Amino acid sequence: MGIKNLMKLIQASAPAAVKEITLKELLGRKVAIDASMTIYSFLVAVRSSSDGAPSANLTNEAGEVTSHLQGIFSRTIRLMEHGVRPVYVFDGKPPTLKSGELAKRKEAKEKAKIDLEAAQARIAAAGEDDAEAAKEAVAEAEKLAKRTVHMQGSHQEEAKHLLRLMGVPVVEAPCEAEAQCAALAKAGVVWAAATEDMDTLCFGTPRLLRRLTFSEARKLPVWEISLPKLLADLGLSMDQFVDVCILCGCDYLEPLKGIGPVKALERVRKHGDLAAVIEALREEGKVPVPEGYPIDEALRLFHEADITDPETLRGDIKWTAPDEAGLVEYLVDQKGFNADRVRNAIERLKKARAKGGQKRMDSFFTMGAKAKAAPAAKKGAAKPKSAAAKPARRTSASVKAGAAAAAAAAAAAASSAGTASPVAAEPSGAVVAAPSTGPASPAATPAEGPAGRSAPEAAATPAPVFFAASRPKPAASKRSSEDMDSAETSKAKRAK
DNA sequence: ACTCTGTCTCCAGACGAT
DNA sequence: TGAGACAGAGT
DNA sequence: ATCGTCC
Repeated sequence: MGIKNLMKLIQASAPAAVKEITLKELLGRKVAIDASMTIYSFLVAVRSSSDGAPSANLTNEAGEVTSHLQGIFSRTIRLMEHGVRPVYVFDGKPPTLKSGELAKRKEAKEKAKIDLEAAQARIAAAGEDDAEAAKEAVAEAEKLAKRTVHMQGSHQEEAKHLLRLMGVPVVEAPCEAEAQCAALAKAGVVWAAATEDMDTLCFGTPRLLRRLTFSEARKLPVWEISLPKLLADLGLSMDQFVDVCILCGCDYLEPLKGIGPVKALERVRKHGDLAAVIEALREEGKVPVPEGYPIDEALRLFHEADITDPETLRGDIKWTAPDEAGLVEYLVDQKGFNADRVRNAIERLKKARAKGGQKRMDSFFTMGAKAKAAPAAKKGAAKPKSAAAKPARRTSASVKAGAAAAAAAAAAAASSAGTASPVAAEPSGAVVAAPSTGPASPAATPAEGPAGRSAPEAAATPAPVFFAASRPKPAASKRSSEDMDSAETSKAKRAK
């Protein structure tokens, strides 16, 4: 998922765009989190094993899975104890261009399921006499079981319910959660998007946080990736950056053989935009480009992603007091959680809420400064930026010399939105001018027109051809060629 | 020499007691 | 799924 | 720091 090798490219060509940050820098900050991905990772990771058997998810007495609830509950509290204010963003319907990718995952998952059954059969067959074989089979079943994890609508609904009881805001995106997260960050409704999915940069989040999971200090540090800085260091406009990402390979479009991150960057710099790159490749004939390769569609998905206007959500994004009785009823009575632990956690949550609610120190400063010296300075800073940004946008057509201007614009954006300064009049100060992305605000779609986008599965158009839904397997390899091609992604949609 | 591809392997949470 | 390490092929 | 437990 995401953009192939994008992190590698960044580390090689724009390392300064990535910064390690400390938890202090997150105090009081609102961050948008992709809920599906989070839930999925808990379903995979939170398991317990009972002697000999492959591990399984945590469940209550009725056999309902609770791993995701356990995970969300404790992580959210922990985040808030560090003063972070999380907003969980849930997926809506995946775009049809993605159906190829989704079909692929589904297929891989089904294969894993078959292998899993085989492994389970072997466990049974090995029985007591052959402890070695049994152990091996269990280990294999273990791996396969994780690949067959699939998230269900019910998991999402349960997570939403839990979060609402906790007083933590939930956003339901019309389509891709990543796009919504980015839109929220771009609009200044939240300070950053926290996700492992690099796609979010393509959707225009000015800040991306990676590895925001901390189990205290023992884990890896949090990374902050700054989009303006990234654009400046790569010398690309926002549109060109998206072009590069599409060439590298994204969820919407199969990458071209022979084009990796290096060549993608090189080509876009040389030709100016994606269409020109494709045209050149076709002329050269070296790299085969499929007929009807749907770059326009892919571009549209990034530039005009289906999202709910962040401004309409701003007012609803609030952290309220937890519903204590509701939490106990839900977690303890319904899901079988330990009552003491839950009560204890609720206490932590209440304290944590106060912490995140405090205003950041530096926002006092900024606001104070604004109040006094502001009007003039503010205008001064803001004006030139947008002026500089203008010419750089609308790249699509030609623009070659545009690159330089774009870089300048990006640099300007970087210095104002930048990671350098603690910045961010977070509370309501919007801030962060979205880097010179395409046309103004992406089409705000009426959140969920009950009538509007109804046609539920009807839209399940046949997958475009660009993902060989079933890629013929070279019968070659030996041993476990079967499970080589893994399954499932962190973002299993409900699918079916 | 550089870039890309394919293969392989390990990994994926958080807490609390010790 | 991913991400890192490595070998190997194509340029 | 490691390891068993959470449900």
